[in-house]
Amino acid sequence: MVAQPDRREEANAERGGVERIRDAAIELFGQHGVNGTSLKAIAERAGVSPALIIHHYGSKDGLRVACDQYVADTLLALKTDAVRQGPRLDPVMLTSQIAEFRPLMRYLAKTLVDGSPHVNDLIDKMVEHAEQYIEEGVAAGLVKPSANPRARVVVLFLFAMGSLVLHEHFKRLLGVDLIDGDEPPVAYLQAVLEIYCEGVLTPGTYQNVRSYLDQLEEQSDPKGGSDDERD
Amino acid sequence: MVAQPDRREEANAERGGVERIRDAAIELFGQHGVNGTSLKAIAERAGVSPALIIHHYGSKDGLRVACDQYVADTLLALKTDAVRQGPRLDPVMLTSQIAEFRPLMRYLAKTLVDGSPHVNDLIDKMVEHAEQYIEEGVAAGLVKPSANPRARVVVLFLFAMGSLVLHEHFKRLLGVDLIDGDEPPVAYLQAVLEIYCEGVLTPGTYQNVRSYLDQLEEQSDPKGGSDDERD
DNA sequence: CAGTATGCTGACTAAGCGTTCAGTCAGGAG
DNA sequence: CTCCTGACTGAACGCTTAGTCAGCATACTG
Repeated sequence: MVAQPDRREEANAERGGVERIRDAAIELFGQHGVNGTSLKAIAERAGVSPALIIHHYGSKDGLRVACDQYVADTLLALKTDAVRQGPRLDPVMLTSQIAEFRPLMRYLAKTLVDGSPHVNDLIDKMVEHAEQYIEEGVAAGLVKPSANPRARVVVLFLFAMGSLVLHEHFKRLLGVDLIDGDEPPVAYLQAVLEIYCEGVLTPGTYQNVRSYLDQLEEQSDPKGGSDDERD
Repeated sequence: MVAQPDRREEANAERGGVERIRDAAIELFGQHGVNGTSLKAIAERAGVSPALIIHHYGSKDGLRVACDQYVADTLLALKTDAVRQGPRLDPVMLTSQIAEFRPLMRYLAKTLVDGSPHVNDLIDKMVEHAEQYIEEGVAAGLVKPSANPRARVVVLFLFAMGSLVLHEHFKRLLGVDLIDGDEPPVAYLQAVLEIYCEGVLTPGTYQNVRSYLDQLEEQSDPKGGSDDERD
């Protein structure tokens, strides 16, 4: 019913109602999306009244912005720490291993799709980190150089984020859980490693598709109805 | 204001109100998500009354299911056709090139995240197709063999789908538009091609990460796939 | 022509939403 | 003690939502 007056026993875990509300929101937003979560549900999970949420955050959108900001700040700090630890195959996977940050990853995965300015900033900064990080890898001889480093970093990074966003499908199709799994998603990691190390296409195919792409680049003409006439 | 009695003049473009409603729904669902779209908005776009939607589809969820079904059927038929046309780097990109199917791709990208049974079936079938398709590629010497073909196909396919889902970020970070672009997303395709042909990591790194992965696999059950068995 | 089904609508309802507000309560300051 | 402040609540508000219903208009059928 009402918030228990004796909240000191849980005070060590989460202090004020403000943060408890934010944590509840992150969890529910990450599960059902912002639009699919009502203030009432958040209030119930946080053990407060809906009015208190407005009291603290002004509006539902204010709460969402606060969540964005918090998630962005926290993950960015975590990422900065992770960089110091040394080379890693896929930083995203690393962070998802840490149970404490799973709600944040779920929130990020949901928010990535409907776009928030703060999360976009977070993504931009993460890509920037990755760019620098990969560059160091190239210099150290761990990573092959690329004809277009920026594009490759963006693709690699968004591949990883896309995997996170589609983690439910990985669970269904491959039986690995990229966010909630208690053990590392071995099958996923092995496949990614194989792709990133050995490649997928044979040299012959490379020439084939490469020439097609060069042809595309040449006719960078937006006009021309080449809808289905060219295969 | 009211629906014009003379609807024969538009009948060739879109016939009945039933399909006009479905098309409007697919477009709006794809833009703002199912939860973020009201029946009123769909009705307005279709030029009908909200009551008619209920009349035809029973409920909002009924409409959503009908949209799922339609998108799944249409894209599956398209994909089956595409397979006949011959080898392709990334079938998803092909379909997104065709302007007529862009709303369907947008719908798919949105629905992929919040999960619908019909769309899941669609994905499963697409993966099945891809598995077979890649296998033929291996037999023809176009694609390198894999230690775990199933896992590699799932990863490759979901990488492509993830790119579609995160197309807004590709637009922001790389300036290429995977869904709405009038010209092929050259930078994206080149980067993907480079990754899939040449790989990313150097052989030395491969040994390094590989041993780490083997170590991971030892910790869990070395029985075939990586099932979730213990927390 | 009457009868009847069907596409379709405006007016309506109940429920749920985010938000407002008056006011309670605990605790610190004077 | 009184006064004030800030966390907090229950009840209400205005609005939007999905969904209902009686009935109109048109089109086919006999």
